[in-house]
Amino acid sequence: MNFQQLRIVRETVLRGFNLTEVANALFTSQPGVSKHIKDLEDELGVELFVRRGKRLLGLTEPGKELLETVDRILRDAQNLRSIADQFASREQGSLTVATTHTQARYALPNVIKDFKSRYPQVHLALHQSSPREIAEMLVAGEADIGIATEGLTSVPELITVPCYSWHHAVIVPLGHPLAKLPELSLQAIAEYPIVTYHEGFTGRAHIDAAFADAGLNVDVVISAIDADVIKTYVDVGLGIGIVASMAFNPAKDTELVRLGADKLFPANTTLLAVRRGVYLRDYARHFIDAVAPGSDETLARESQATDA
Amino acid sequence: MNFQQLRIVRETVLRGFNLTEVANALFTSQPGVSKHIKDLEDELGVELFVRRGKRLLGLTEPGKELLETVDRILRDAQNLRSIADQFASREQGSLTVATTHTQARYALPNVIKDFKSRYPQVHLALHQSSPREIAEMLVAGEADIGIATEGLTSVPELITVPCYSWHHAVIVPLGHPLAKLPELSLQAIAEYPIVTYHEGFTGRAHIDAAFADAGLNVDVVISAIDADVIKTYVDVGLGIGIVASMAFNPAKDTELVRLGADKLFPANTTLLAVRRGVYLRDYARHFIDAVAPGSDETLARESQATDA
DNA sequence: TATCCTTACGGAATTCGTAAGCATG
DNA sequence: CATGCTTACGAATTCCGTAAGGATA
Repeated sequence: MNFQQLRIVRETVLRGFNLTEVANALFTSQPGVSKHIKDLEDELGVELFVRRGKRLLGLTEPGKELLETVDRILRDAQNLRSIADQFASREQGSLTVATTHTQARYALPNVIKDFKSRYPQVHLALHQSSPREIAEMLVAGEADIGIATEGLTSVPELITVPCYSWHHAVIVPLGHPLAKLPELSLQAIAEYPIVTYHEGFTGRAHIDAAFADAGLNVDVVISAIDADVIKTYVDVGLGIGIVASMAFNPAKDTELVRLGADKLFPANTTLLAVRRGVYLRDYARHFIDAVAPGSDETLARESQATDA
Repeated sequence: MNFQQLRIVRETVLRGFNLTEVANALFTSQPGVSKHIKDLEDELGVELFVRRGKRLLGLTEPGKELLETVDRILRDAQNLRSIADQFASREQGSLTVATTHTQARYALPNVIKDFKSRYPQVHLALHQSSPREIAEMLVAGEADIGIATEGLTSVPELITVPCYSWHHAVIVPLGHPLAKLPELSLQAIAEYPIVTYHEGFTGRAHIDAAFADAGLNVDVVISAIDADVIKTYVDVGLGIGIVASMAFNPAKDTELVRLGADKLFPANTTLLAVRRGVYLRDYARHFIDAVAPGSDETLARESQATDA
């Protein structure tokens, strides 16, 4: 048994059981891949893959069982390298953060600025993606840290910690009738066409839930991924906007008015996630601590459980 | 990085940093061991071992950090083999149970008899040891299952589940004055010299605690490892015995009388332990279920945490 | 001086890549 | 007949063991 064999097994599953692709992905020859699989199967005494003739179709039962452990071994091997790097050069390396528009644009700039000056040697990469893609990147090991409000808690491979809570706000053009009301209500909002986030983004589920609970039907005329798009369409008069309140900048959004809606929609909690069982370097922990203070012990405790 | 290098690192720590011994233990040459360590250190870019001149003295800080992960990788590699064996031949293999005299003699015979007839192909080995040795065997991977009343909960590498509860009983020779009392008391017992278990065995701590709580000093004239020795000395009149109540067999111990002492000494709970993170084969799970019914979900849940 | 580690080197074993052959859709 | 896997074989690499040399208690 050797690491190359295990890498090949993992890659074979990842690439849909096409050994030619596996060989390319691992920069080796296809016959070599074939032989490694055969050797490992011989050594373990069980077939890992279901075959029809010469084609591989999927994992056998033992293959499925074994895969989890294979994954963990390879992840741990990577952890060894990370730990060593950590000691070899504590302040050098790279950190990939995957996050959504909202966080990247409104919550993270300060953190990132501080981090850059504290760790000038660390190559920090910020990937803007959808919550689903963020989760996928974390699981695949393509990102170290994920930050989003949605879609992270349902993935068992991830550990999440809360960063901060925030509310939605309603934004309307200057002089809009809603701005003149003594107190905003869901009923009043529901009278107007609404411009807000797409499903699965930035607390949209909470918005829908609030209206549904109140028995109101709303007309969402535009569902966007980010607040900049929303603000643009509110500005041109397509409807009123519901955005994360930190997306409104009084100094810049001079054509719009923000109306607080803390009591109308439930609070949202932005989460930070890392993959279970991956080693976090010092600077990654510091980044996390800057975004989600006091989460260290949670991560230390839970990351023990390295299984998916 | 390869498995042999990791094995060598682990063995080096285990053998007290003597590479010659390591080479012997792994059936290879000492220069090969030396080179493997050097190669791994070069690849990782950190020194794993503290050296004075050419001698190895211990682990460096990075070495300590890395060791945990190295251990887990090697344990997982072993798990791969176990899982494969499991599928290759579900009802064949071996199972090593480490336990104390009391359990081996009085609690386990029926379980073992059933197991043997259910899994004739499994080579079952029973190791009688002290609680401390049982824990060591489990941690070192020399035993699959440990069963004892003491000394298992304090080892973080082990997961324990309760098997059953029992009480101590007092045993006296036929016609002994204690047997004539309407009700037994600690005060009455303390009048006589006592023959019981050694410290760290079979609930001795509970016995001491009961007397201490009652403010009584007792004269333990013999402290033995097992009840057979205790019964022998009670029989020859050296004192009265305090043993696990299941160690008294009315049919065979005809020269002795058992006096219930359920209310005098706190109950004892015999525990079953396995090492965290090791894969348990079907028949091992069945054995555990026979000894500690309903413990399956505890094991399944906790064995996720593979770290020490 | 005995123990223990490192370096050096030749041979064995493993791994790898190319080429050719066969099965599948 | 194009894609995909296996077998075969020579080359390259890695791994291992012996021998020799240097350091430490």
